[in-house]
Amino acid sequence: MSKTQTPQTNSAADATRMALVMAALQLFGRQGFDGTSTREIAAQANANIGSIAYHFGGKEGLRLAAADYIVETIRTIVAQAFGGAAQIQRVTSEQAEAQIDATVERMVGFMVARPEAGEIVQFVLRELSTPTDALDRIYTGVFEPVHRRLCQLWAAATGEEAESEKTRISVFMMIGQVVYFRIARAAVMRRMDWADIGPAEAAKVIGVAKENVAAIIAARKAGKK
Amino acid sequence: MSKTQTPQTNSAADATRMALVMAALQLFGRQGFDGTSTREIAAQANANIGSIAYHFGGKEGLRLAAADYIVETIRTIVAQAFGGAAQIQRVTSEQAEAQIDATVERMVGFMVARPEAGEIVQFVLRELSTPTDALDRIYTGVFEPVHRRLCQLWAAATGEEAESEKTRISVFMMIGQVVYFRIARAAVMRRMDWADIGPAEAAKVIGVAKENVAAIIAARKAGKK
DNA sequence: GTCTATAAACAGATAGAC
DNA sequence: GTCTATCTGTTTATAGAC
Repeated sequence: MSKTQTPQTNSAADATRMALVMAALQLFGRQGFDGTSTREIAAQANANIGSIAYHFGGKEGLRLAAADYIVETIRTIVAQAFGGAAQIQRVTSEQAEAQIDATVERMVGFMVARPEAGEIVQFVLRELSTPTDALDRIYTGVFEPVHRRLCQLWAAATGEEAESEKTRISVFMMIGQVVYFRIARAAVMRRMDWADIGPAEAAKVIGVAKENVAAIIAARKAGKK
Repeated sequence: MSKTQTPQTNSAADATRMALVMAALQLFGRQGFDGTSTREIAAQANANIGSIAYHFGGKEGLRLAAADYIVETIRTIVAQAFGGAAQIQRVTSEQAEAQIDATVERMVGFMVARPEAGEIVQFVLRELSTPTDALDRIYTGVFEPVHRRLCQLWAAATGEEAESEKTRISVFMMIGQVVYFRIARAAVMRRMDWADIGPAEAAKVIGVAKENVAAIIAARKAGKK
């Protein structure tokens, strides 16, 4: 680690930087980029308005820094989820399905358990609806590698081709059925009569999701014969 | 039809109202509520800034009017989709599954074919992420009735209870796996190498979605025995 | 009903003291 | 590096002419 990145060097300046990034992530996620003023961010970070321009060049720079933070955070989680295994490894269909199940569980778990998850998901959702350079970093750093990895697992589980159109679509659907519970949170809670989507509710979601995945994989395997 | 609602009475004033609502829907959807100025809306509607305050009381009133327009639009589509049938009717498991398939097809088709669909979905997504009074109208007018209707069909197809927790979750997942393609549009297009999500791409999505639904329903029916 | 002019508040960026 | 004061532009809302 040379001077290109300085993770913990200057505690004073870096503390300010970090506080600003965290505040920005939270507020951008909650109120949107346009709905958040730099004054608001500075206030929440216990910094002053000028520090944003100093550290990040401006409001736009803060958005990119928030995106980088998200990539870093998810990467850490994903790395331990996949056990730091290399891209390809020989697994049986059952092992692959178990790993997919574990991933589904982890995805729901992350969205529920992690305190920052709400803001991160909202931030990404907003970027998806109006892509900026920040989405580019998140796509390249998170979306692409995770989706690709799941496609490999899916292929191992079903016997289909990993990079085929059908597999890629299937994996998107598997992700979609789960993250929808966070996206449409407000509607889900109301229709389900849930006061919150906490661990108890997450467990129910995971249960149904696993059942669905198992049914789909079984059908695909049967179709392959 | 009494004077409570005046759909086509005053062509001059109503044309302005309608133009403002359409412009607001489009711009709120694309750029968000905070990201859109009333000047921008007025300009696109070929009206002047003052007319917003006059007709809707202010920017917030326009948001509610846009929500009402969405409810009206979707209601029309849904009505013809379900054939104006009453709440409950005796259908076989196969008929129910066929109706679910048709609904999935219609949902994807709507999101792709309708020119306003993009803005409507985006508008609703933004409301979901930061609920206001507008979401309340959309939930009550669209979300709730449609989800409830699908639950009935799901119950008829699988033999499960219509208002059980599992059924409600399953229906949300069915919706989620499909609408995710619109929500994560930017990421999907990039990963799928699609220049657009048009009719051709929609057909592929529909194909996989139907397969998934069929597999899940079959597994549920088998589990019931 | 429509449109213009203006008010009052607030935005992001910056220059300069410390 | 931090913080304050200020500049410039833009926001919504409104009052009043037509």
